[in-house]
Amino acid sequence: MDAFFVSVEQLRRPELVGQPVIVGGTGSRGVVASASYEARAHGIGSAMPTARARQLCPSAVFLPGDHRRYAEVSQRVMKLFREVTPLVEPLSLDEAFLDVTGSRRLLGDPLEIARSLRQRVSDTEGLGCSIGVSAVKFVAKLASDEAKPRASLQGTRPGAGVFPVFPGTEVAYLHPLPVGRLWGVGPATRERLSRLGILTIGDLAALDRDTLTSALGDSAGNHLHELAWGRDPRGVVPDRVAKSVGHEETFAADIHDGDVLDVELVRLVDAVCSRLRASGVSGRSVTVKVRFGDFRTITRAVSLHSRTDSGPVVIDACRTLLAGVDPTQGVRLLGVSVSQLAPGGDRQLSFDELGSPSWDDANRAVDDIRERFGSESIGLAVTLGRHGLRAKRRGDQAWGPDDSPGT
DNA sequence: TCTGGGGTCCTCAGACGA
DNA sequence: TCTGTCGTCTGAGGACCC
Repeated sequence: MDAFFVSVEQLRRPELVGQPVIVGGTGSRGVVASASYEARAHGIGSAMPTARARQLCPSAVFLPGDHRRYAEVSQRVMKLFREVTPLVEPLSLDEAFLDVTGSRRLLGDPLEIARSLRQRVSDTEGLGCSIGVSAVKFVAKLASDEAKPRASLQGTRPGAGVFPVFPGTEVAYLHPLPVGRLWGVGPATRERLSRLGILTIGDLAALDRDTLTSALGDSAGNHLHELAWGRDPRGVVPDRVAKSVGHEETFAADIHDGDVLDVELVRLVDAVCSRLRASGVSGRSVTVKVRFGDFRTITRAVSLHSRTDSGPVVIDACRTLLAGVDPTQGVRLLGVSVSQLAPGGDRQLSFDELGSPSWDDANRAVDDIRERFGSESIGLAVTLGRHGLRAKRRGDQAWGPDDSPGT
């Protein structure tokens, strides 16, 4: 989807069409999640600190974003995709891979399917999307970027909408591109490759495989070498199962007080466990992440004896992990995640849980009340006063904290 | 410029058991 | 009993993606 979050906002507020619009964290620690092409012409891009974006384009309209709304629209768009093929692999709210091999007899060749799907998304949702067509998964992804509109201060040039890379032409398409366009080559790998004189995908393809693996490790080296020759055996995988569930939050001001940090911890765990139960899974590994004021980041993890989706069990584990962390130097971010997930029904109860008043019953009651009356209707008493009763939900603070006090 | 949040995957080191 | 080796597991951290 093209500038997805911004486009959804522009549907609600048509007066914003043609304006530089930025969706993201509006506080001083926020970042840009999505920028209109008019804003991109000023050099603004996603993940850029909002403060920097304000400097580059003070006249832009800054919006806090509405993650729930974007998720709803995304679901409807994915439904349109599934009308074309059941083999849809969502990559994020606004991107997906579609395997249309089985749809060709009914709907035409992949190019025709792409064009009609693009029209369908536009007619039904009023949103623009760009589609890359290729027999190779990651080439289709690169080609979709090619199909997108281009921003400049002279105006936005519409994209082709659909960009095909026909079978047999993948290598010719790939080799002139900068190596950073390859999936898996970020700033760190690009820097390492540039020290070897590798600037384009073609340079990388020409490099001896052993040299590459000794520079990047066996896994990454072999993988990137294959990609550089247009070989990507990965298929489209619908219904991917999550491997971890977590929440993390950057605070508007660093926290120096252990008691205050503990309240935040309880709130995050409550949210994570609530999501685990909603998804019907439980996990065995608990990880706490702490980022200090100087941006130094540590993680501490522990494996439990049995899987759990229970807040008190996860809180205990987190408190043990945090016991060795000194918050007085200032904590900027706190995160909690649970991994080693499996469907929740068959977990074993620990001795601590056996015979005690059932936390399962209490959890279920809390979940039911939130389901019926909303996420702010009930919560843990310890979080009262700082955040009300609210259990953090996915997207509550998607792109950085507000600057309001007490958060 | 001063760096979010939700994830996945990989590497490396240390512990541990056979 | 001690030592070395190997495979596996776990934890920490880094890189990457949107």
